[in-house]
Amino acid sequence: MKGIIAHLNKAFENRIRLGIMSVLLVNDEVEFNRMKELLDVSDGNLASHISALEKEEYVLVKKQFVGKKPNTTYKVTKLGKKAFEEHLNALEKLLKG
Amino acid sequence: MKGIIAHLNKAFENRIRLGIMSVLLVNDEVEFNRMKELLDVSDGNLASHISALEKEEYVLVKKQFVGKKPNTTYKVTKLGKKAFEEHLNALEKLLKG
DNA sequence: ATTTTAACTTTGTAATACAAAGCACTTTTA
DNA sequence: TAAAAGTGCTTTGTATTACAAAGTTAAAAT
Repeated sequence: MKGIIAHLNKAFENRIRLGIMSVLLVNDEVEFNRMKELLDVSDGNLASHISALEKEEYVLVKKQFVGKKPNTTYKVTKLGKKAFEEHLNALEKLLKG
Repeated sequence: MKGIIAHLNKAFENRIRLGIMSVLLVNDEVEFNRMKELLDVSDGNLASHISALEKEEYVLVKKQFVGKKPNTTYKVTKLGKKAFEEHLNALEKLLKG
């Protein structure tokens, strides 16, 4: 017997990861520091949640130099977008009874 | 600096607790076994999540006998309803950018 | 020369989630 | 009438997580 919460994706259960995905769905590319500010989390904490999403291949991490400064940006992958949308569908279905 | 996820309620982060609240928002009163079935969780696990919500005073537990059988039902409290609605508002705000 | 910025990684701790087993009691079934 | 099953937990144990804090590497700015 399949429960009504079965389609919620564990990767998006945590609110920081939920926040990351939400930001990445409406912003094509977001920098580390911008994301940190938006979510108001520590750098270590952000890095670890990003890396969890990266491991699932939901987020793509791009490292480059802008001028001489290191610069890290994040993008959602196609897979991540799909997974997140499915999660939101499941959420919606759950919430509207 | 307040983050965009700051208004999400920690009590509702877990999907089982999210499920419980969703069920209780549309069903005035729900029995233990019905809830267990709906969510497809073990009895111990359900009990522990219920007790977490009870501790926050978001859920009210009523124990009685129906005939000779023990019967436990759950109801959302006023406080729980308010808190959950605020959580959903925060979620919505987060998700629509 | 020292501090700051960037972007982590490591370490340690506390909280959580959950399965599994145990429990007290009653009712149903063989 | 003895055994099995149901109700609704509590306890125990383990594994996973979240997070803060501190450490790290390397360049940039003062």
